[in-house]
Amino acid sequence: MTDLLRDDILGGVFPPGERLIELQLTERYGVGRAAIRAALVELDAEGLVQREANRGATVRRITVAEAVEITQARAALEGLIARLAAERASDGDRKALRALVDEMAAAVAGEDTMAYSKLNRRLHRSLCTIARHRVADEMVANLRNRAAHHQFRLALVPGRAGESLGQHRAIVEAVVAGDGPAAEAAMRDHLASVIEVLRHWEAFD
Amino acid sequence: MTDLLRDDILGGVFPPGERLIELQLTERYGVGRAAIRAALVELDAEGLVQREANRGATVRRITVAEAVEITQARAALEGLIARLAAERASDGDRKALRALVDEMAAAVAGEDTMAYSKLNRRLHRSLCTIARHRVADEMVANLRNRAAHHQFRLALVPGRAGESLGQHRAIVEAVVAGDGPAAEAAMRDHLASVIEVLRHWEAFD
DNA sequence: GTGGACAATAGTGTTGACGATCTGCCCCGT
DNA sequence: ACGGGGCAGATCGTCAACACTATTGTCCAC
Repeated sequence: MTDLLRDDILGGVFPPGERLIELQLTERYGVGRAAIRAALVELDAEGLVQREANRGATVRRITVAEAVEITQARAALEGLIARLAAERASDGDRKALRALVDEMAAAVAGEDTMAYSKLNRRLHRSLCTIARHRVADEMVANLRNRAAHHQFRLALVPGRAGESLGQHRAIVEAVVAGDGPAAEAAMRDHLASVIEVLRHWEAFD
Repeated sequence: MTDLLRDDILGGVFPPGERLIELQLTERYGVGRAAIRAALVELDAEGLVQREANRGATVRRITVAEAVEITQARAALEGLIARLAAERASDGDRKALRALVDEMAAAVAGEDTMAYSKLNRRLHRSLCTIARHRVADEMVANLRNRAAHHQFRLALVPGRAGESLGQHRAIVEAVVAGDGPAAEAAMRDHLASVIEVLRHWEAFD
């Protein structure tokens, strides 16, 4: 149940700020109110929804300032992940990572931002898997979810994919080379540039 | 409700592995099962309890390997926090931090491990407050809770407090000097040494 | 003595109803 | 016209009862 609701929130079915009324959700998903409540409590703990006593739950609105914080935390954790990935990647992993970057380059060349965005996510997730660090992996996945909307906007910035591609290539090269510290630095650089763009928006909304 | 149960788990009322039976908890806290269930769902999301379908909840057991992972994640996030704290500390903050280190030194001199452990926690929490980074703050607090038992064991290692004191002093000095990178490095060193001790245990249990 | 079916038990999962609380609106007095 | 009190609707929080599942212990055949 929780997964369904989470996917619908992330998929934009329930936009930020939308009220999540238990009774309505019971109809939509065909389950009892107890199940809905449990899901809401869980998603509240995840930071995806906000619950106020006797006032119900809403889809959490993430301000740009908060997205910056989230990305900073991601930089710290994904830096660790990149370092570990560099230390622990198998030959198969290396090959797969290189193939992914090539695909990304193709997406940039074809100006297919949608495909690039998907590959982007896949690369970050691959690194999480390779690093075999459950705790950081879970936390990063959560952080990514929380900032999902802003991340989406980011992909639409013209020229962004090209810039991002170079950074991703740097990360993968360091991981493939087995250079932990370099991988960590590259990952931090990458997310610092994401923060740069976010900060640029902060002035507007 | 959730807070009560969490405190009892952290306080050792319910040791790791203990079954948390809903009906018993309703008696203990004098609330309905619904409230207990909500609390269990929340603590499950926090990683403090484990729930299996139709089999109930237990206090989560944290292996030493997991404690290492948790501490690694803390190193990454508290590194960020230390850096921000160095950049954002006010004069009052600096004074308070120095006073805290002095108190810690006194506790070490007086071989009062209990007091030292408390001051230790207070120092880390102070840095979290000074850094004004909600996202990282929350995550670190959660990570600390999850590894609380191991953290407690750590304090009892003979000579540990002395070693730890020097590291804490280095952190505070960097923060007071406003040197972000140095603060981050010092914090990472500190937690790396914690990991060292944990790894040493890993062989035994 | 051992393995398998079966009943008893403990505990969770679900449902429906009821009371508490908040929100928006209308009415009324000024 | 305007502001405060109170009413009604909507929604959450809680509770008790029932249904379901997993586990444990027992009995019997072999």
